[in-house]
Amino acid sequence: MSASVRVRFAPSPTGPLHMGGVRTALYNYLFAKKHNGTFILRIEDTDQTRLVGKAESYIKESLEWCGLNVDESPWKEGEYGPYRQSDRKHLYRQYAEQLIKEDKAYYAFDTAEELDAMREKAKKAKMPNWQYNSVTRNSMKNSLTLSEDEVKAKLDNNEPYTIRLKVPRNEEVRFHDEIRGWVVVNSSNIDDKVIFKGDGMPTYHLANIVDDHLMKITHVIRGEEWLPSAPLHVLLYRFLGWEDTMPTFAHLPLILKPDGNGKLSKRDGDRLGFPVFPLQWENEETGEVSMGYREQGYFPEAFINTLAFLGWNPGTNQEIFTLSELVEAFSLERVGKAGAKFDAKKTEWYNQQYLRTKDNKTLAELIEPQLADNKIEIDRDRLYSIIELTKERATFPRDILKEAEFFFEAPSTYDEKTVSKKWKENTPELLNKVIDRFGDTDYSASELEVAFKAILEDESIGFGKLGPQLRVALTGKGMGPSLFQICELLGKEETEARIKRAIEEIG
RNA sequence: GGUCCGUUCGUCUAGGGGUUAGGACACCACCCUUUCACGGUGGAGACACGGGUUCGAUUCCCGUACGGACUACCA
Repeated sequence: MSASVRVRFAPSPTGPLHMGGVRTALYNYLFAKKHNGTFILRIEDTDQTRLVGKAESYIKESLEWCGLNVDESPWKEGEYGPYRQSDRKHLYRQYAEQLIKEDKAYYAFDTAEELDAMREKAKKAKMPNWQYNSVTRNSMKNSLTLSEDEVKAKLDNNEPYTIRLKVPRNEEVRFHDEIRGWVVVNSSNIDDKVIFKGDGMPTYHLANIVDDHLMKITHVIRGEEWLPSAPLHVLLYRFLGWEDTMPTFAHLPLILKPDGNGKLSKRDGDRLGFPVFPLQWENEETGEVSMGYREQGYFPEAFINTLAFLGWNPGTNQEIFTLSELVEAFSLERVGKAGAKFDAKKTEWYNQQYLRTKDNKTLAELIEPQLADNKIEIDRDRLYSIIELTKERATFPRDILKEAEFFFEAPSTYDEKTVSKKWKENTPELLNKVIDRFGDTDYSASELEVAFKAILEDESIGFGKLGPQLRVALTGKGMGPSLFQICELLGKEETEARIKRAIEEIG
């Protein structure tokens, strides 16, 4: 690669960034870093009607949470700014006009209503796909059909207009996609796309070509939904005279719904109970809240790892990758072509894997808010011990607290199944022996275990006659971590109190 | 409807003209454990279909089917 790699992630701030968008950002980031290149964030806000105020900061915060550091952005201007298309408005018109001068584009005066009517009419005539193109443009109101004077008069009169690309007829447009190979389309199948809107803003098509060119973008890595318009973009590069510096294209496979078919959407998350957004999002109009990976207790590493493997793989058996390992391993060659159904279960598995690598202190900090919510005050070292004991059975930080709740509060109910199956007439008597014997120890897990085994031997009974009973008395549950470590952490006083209480309650 | 893209276990995928088609998640069994989880071992489970090309196709080519994206003065 001769010129230094420059890639951009170019979301439109119309709502929260979808996880598919985050994956696109991730692949752009990985590709840039892999080649010591530059990762750029450009805000594509040419549609002023769909703007959502919070969306831009949401994008920023999402990328930050994921650890995808941006080299150039609206908040970190490089030498190719501005990085927000609305701030670049003044740049676009000249290119549209240049195309008109060169007979590669034209003014179109048809109103939206007229266009709708035309489409409606065509539909009734069994032409479901009416297009403004090389054949239909001759019967529309534009600078090709109107006289020069008429056009000038309309322009002088400030009549609204759009600028459309004059797409040639029957010309082969081809480009090489890094993921899909050669893609060939006949220009007769491309319509005369609006490149400049009535409101004075360019459409995405013009803006992205102009910006990519001006910003010296070398690779356009984006979702497959852009594949159909890629030939149009190639045409635009050609018409603008920039074809020899045109970026390389790579169209990523889509992320599909877990069940059924189709693109993963916001609704699927609500329906199937997993987040589709990196961060929680509240729709200000409806008040509707969509959950976020962050708020659900996912680690950004797990989220990123999952996303990386949706469409890409390293070709080895390694499944766990840190961001920098991903940078090292990433290549567009190993990106697949087919859409990938999202599997929430695998994301949970990744989260569990990452949770287990966290030290107790980190985990403690993560559950601090929950502790506060439940008004639990606890000594640091004791908390670390509890975390150590329970983190193996947790997928999310919040699971730790749930697994360990009996440490903070004595059980108020006792697992019915364990009681009915295991609690016998002589159980209270045996448990009293436990109190006695345990009292002779220093209450360390190892000594407690020795003492417990001694009781079993004296009474000639197996662990199953006393272990589960002690557990249910202490924790109210039929399962959980090591009994003796629980006793050690509970301490003599609490252990004895709970046993006595259970004997009283259960009988 | 049109254009474009795609198709290996349930899911993510590796592989590639001759393989016992490999791994991961999920699932099942067993082992470990007082129990749950973790861990370990093992199991079930896939090349969409039809034609070519070839000594030989899951792999290459062409069709078919199925799926998807796009089809706005949205991105």
